[in-house]
Amino acid sequence: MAKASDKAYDTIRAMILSGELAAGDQLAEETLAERCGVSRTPVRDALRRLEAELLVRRSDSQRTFVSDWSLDDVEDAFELRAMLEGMAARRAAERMDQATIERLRLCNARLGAAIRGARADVASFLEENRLFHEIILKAADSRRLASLLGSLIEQPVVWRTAQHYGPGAFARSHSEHEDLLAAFARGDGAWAEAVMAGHIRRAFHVYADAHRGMTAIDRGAA
Amino acid sequence: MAKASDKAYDTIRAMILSGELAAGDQLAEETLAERCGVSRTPVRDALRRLEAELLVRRSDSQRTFVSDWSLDDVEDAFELRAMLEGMAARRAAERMDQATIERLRLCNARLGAAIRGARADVASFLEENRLFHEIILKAADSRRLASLLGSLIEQPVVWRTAQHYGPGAFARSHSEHEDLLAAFARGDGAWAEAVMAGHIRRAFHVYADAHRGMTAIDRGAA
DNA sequence: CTCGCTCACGTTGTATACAATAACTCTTTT
DNA sequence: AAAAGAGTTATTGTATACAACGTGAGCGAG
Repeated sequence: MAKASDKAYDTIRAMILSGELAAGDQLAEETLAERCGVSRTPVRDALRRLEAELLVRRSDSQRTFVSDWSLDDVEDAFELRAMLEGMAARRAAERMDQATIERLRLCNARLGAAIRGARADVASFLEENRLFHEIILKAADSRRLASLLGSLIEQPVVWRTAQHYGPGAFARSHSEHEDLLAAFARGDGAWAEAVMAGHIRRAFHVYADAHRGMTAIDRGAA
Repeated sequence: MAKASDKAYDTIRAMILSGELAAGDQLAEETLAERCGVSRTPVRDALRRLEAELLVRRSDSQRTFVSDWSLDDVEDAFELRAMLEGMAARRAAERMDQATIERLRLCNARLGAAIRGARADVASFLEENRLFHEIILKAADSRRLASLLGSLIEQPVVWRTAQHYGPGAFARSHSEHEDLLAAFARGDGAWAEAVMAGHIRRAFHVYADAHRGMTAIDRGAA
């Protein structure tokens, strides 16, 4: 694997998501290169990747800035995810085989185990959740769809969302996955699509509620 | 504008689409650099862009190859386009203002003029068609949506499709655009979405029939 | 004859130097 | 004083040299 290029990518991405680089800040390739401990070449590669994910934005003439993520932007991302993952679920349902259903069942069983008990194991939940969606996306068997969704799923956003899940929200995620399994078992694409779209949209509202709470606190503090 | 980088991008893309580089061929950066008359650096940039558009594919260890475009792949692309442009049309309808409607009306009037008469002016048709869709996409006001669609709309595919339009198909495109205008004028997002999705799917079938060497749509539409 | 190992070559990744270009500032003129 | 212009600086684009790495071919042993 390309080492320096990925290092630059991870580092810059982390700096953006942690707020170390604020929205609107200019990103000079040479400065970033120093802070990442690599040369400008891999930094350029990293910036191109981040640009494709819309985490950074290139000005009219090629200077790059940290893009500002309003709630509207996040809502856009979720709306697109709901539509595309819905499509993935439909296609997956139309192509599903027994072995894949079994893998999904196991995966969701582990997810269920992770959230049972007094304190949910959020890390395991996230990992199993990621895997569950990944299996479906692979079963959908469309390179283009996978490519588009790849640039859309911001794991940090997913992470932040899950931080605000209560016990009920975890359980609902689990049971929505079970609904998906039922739809897959019957090869009902329309059902799978509907459940998946709802699944994603619910996640958005958890995020939005948490965001509004944070904003309110921020305003109060200022 | 970055000169060498775009030159490399355009050149390689043209070589792929013209068949000068066959599907499955390996793309060595240095070879391409020579043929484009630039160095490897801009070639690398170009390959990254082409990779994002799925025109090339990177093997397990970083060698790049021309990806093979089966009819299924093209169908995937059209299916995604239908969904995403449908979404764009719905959002546009919900945000439409009078000035934009007027621009669209003018644009479609020019499109209509281009296809009236004995021989359709295909170049003008394509340009006005592109502009029409671009205005809608801009009115949809979603950076992410625009970004995803940008990597999806293969102008050469659109071009090849239009080459197989008969007089009826041209007229049909024009009148579907008129339907969209009616939906926009009433702010009816669901209508706009449905018309747009059908519009794109019809284009796919024209392409698919041409691909199979048939002319069924021409007969049907005329 | 086949399997495996090694060495050479081809290809990509990274660093650095230089060229081009856009932004900024300071000066000058009206 | 405001605006325009030129020179300076900051930043990106490009080329090239070198390093790392995987691949394949050729050779030797079983």
